[in-house]
Amino acid sequence: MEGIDVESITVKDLKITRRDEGYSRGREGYEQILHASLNLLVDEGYKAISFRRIAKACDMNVGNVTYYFKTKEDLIRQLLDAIISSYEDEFLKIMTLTKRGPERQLEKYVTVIINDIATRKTTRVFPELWALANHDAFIAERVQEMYDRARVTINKIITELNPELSDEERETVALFISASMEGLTVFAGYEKPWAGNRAFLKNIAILTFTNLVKTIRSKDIQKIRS
Amino acid sequence: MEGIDVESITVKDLKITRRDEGYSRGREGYEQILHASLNLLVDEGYKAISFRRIAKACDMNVGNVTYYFKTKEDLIRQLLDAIISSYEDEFLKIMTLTKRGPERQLEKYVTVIINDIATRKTTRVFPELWALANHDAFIAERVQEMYDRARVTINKIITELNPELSDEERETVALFISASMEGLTVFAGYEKPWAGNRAFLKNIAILTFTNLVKTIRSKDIQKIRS
DNA sequence: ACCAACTTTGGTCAAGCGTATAATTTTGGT
DNA sequence: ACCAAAATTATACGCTTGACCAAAGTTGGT
Repeated sequence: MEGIDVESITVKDLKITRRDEGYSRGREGYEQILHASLNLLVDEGYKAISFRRIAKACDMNVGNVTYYFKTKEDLIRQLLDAIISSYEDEFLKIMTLTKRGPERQLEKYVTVIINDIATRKTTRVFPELWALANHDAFIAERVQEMYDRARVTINKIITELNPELSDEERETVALFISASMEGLTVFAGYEKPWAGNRAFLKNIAILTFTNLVKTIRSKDIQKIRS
Repeated sequence: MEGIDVESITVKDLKITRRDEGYSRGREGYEQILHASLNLLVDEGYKAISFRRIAKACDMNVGNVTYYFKTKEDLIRQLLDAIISSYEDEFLKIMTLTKRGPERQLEKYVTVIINDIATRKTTRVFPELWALANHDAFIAERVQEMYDRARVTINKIITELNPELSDEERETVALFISASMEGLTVFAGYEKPWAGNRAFLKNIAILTFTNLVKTIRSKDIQKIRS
């Protein structure tokens, strides 16, 4: 069963990059805080994140949390950046290790995303990201960057399957596919009502997107509707 | 130009149903509070909603706000219920007034949703709904109910275009279509990076979903992938 | 005009919030 | 073992929050 390598993959929780200076204990505390913050975000949502609750979860003092993160904005941004980075990393790793022709790669893309939105972390974190991005330009930019990177793979696949599309047309098709998959999070994510239909949804997605990418023409995209 | 009736429609902000008892002044205050809350939600996000900020926006005393809404949970739930009800109302109105064959109705559905996610209100409110639904069972149920109702129309269209599908298969296809459209909110909503490509996305969506609904067979959905 | 029901005021309360700071303890290279 | 740098503690400040309540004002049917 070849699906195993894909089926079993889950995204690493956080990608933390910093801390050249300091002792190793400092690194531990720093990471402990970010992980506790992630847990709060996943378990109870953004509003549950406070210095005091983080400190309690880490069994440390409030002041120690502010020693690592001077302001709450600082903490939130570093947290979300670490979350997003981990998605970028894991996604890049998964999508590059296979070379089986564009159509199989599209199948794999759909499979990876469907499996990922099924996780508790992704189901809980992404809506928070979307909501926060609406009111924080910094986060909005970081989220956009993540999706830009995620679409690189889709764009390559489309180029191979349908070379005649212009850059803008191809990128719009890629966005449509990506947005469709993201939309499933709310309905078929972790403990969501349609979670039991993910296998069906995967089949529908693969069929739909394969067909879309292979058959769409520029005139279909450009058409002006009366 | 037949599109006008669709193009110009925006969803009414709130559907408020209550207040048989009391004076008319009370009704005013009640509605004033909900509208102020909605504005805060849209402008600054969920975290900006507090009794004091609402009171200030309504030019009334804090205690007066808690006179109408005993707890914040009470306020939030009534607010979101009023928001969701307005979407249900407007959507039902729009989708029932046309009888032009299933394919044209599918086009219209896509057009309505694309126009709706372009609004500031929808772009801002829906991610908040999705995030809140993750941590509040009451809201989750209400959101689900809204989408259940929205899919009734899609299900009818699919039944006409593709009668051979089973109930579950048809409903899963309807969900896929609905989820895809919702996903576009994050990318092509109000002031989002792909807002300028909504016309393209609309064409892609119409083409894709029409093709999907007309050509998909039970075996495609049921297929077990190796 | 009355008056009970409804609405509004203005204040209090404890709890939690982000932030700051001085004192203390721990770390790890020398 | 020393000691400067790093990490941690304990505490405090000012502010906002949800909630509660008694008193005063307003409404509108009788």
